[in-house]
Amino acid sequence: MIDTNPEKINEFLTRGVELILPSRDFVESQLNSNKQMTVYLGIDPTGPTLHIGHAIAMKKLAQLQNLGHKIILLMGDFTAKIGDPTDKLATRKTLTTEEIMDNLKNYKQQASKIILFDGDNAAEIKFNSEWLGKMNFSDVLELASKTTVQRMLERDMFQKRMGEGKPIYVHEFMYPLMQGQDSVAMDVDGEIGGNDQLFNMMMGRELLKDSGKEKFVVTVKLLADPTGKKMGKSEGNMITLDDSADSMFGKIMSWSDGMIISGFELCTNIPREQILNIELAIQNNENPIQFKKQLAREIITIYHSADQAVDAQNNWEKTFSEGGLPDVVPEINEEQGKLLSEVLVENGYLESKGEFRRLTDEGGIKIINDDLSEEKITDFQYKLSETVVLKIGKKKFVKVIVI
RNA sequence: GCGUCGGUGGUAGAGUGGUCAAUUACAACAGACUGUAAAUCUGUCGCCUCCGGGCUACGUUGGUUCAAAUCCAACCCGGCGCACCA
Repeated sequence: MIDTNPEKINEFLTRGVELILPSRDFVESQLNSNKQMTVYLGIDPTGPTLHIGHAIAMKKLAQLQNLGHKIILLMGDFTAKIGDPTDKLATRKTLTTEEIMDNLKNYKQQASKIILFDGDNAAEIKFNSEWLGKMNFSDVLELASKTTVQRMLERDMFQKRMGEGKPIYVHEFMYPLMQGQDSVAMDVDGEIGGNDQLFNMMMGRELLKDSGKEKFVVTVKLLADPTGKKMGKSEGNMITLDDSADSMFGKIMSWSDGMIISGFELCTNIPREQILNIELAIQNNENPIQFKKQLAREIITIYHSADQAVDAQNNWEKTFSEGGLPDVVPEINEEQGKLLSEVLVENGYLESKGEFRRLTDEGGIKIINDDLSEEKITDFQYKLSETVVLKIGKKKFVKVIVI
C-alpha cells in the first residue's frame, strides 16, 4: 500500500522544493514508516481557473498520492471570503456559494490532469467552511489566544505596511489562524504550499503542536527566473490550466530564457539528468529557443495531449516565425463601403477609432494576400470593398467578409 | 468626538489658480531588430474629429473666478494621532 521507493521519496523531497519543516530528515523518516499520511494543499477558489502555480504544488501532492498517501485538496471557500493578506489587493469580492461551486467544478476537471480523483486512493476535496463556518465567537477567541500579536507582526507584509503607514486590520490577523485551524480540523500530517504561504502554513504547525502532533510543511519554489522576476498575472504570461494549447505555447515562448530550467523542474516530469543536460547545453551557448519549445511541448502534453503540443508548435511557427496565418482566423461579415475603423471597433478588435488611427500611422494593420504578402493599410478612412484577411498588430487576425 | 494628513488616469505616484488630457515609472499597444509573442531601441498610450478643434475626466455636491485637479464650503470615504470607554 505505502510505497517507500527511495528514488520516488527523494524526488518528492528535492524537486522544486524550497523548504521543508521541521526538517528533511523528519519527513523522510515519516515517508519511510509505512504509515499512511494525510497531506493537503489549500486553494482559495477566487477565480474560475487554476494556474500553473497551483499545478506546481499539486504535482507534489500527486507524488505523495503515488506513494500511497492520502491527499486532500482543500477549497478555502470560507477563507476566500476574508482575503489573504498575502495578496496586497485588500478587498476581494465575496463569492456566492454558486460561484464557488462553479469554480470547483472547473478546478476538479483541471486538477484531474495532475492528481487522481478516482481509484483506490482517490484525492479528497474538502471545504473549510465546513468547520470554520461553524465556529462561534468563543471558539474564535480560543483560537486567537494561541498566538500573539508579536508573532503576527513578524510577517514581512505587516512590517512593511506598518512602515508605510498603511492599515492592518484585525481580521487580517485571523487569516493565518483560520488556515492553521484547517490543519487541526482535518488532523493532517503535512501540508504543501507555495513558498509565499510559509507563514500561514507555520501557523498550522503551531496549532497542531498543541495536540502533540508534528505537522510537516513542504514549500515549493515559485516559478521565476534567476533575477527573481516572478511569472504572474501582472506579467501577462500566467498560464492557466484551461488555456488552449496555442495560447500556452505562446505564453511559454514569451518566458524569459532564464525561466527555462525552473520551468522544466517545476512544471514537467522530465528526469533531472535531462534537465541538467539542457542546462549545460544552454551554458554552452546552444540556442535556447529549441529548449523553450520543448518545454512548451512538455507542458502542453500534460494538460492537452502530445498531438496538440505538436500542432501548437506548428501553428506558432507558422504564425510568428514565418509570418504566416494561424490555422483558424475568426471571421466577421460586413457590408461593403463601411469604414474599417468602425467595423473593428464594433467587433471588439480595437478600443476606439483613435486606436485605429494610431495603428494605421504605425503600420500595424495589414492586409494579408493569398500569397501571404502583406500590405499595410495607411488610410484611416479605409472603406471595405472586398473580403480581406487582416493582421492587427502581431497577434490579432481577422477575416472581414464583405457581403 | 477632536486634531491632522489624504482621496488624481489600468496601477504607483507628481501637480496645488491659466502654459494640464494632467510630469514620471510600471503595465499595455505598435514599429524596428531578433532564435522568440524574450531582451533592447523607437513611437503610441481618455473619447470624437470635416485635423481647425470639440467633448468628458483629478471622491461628491455646490460656490468664488474671465479661468479650478489646484481656492472656499458642506458632505462621503480612508490613514495616523489623541480623547472617550474599558
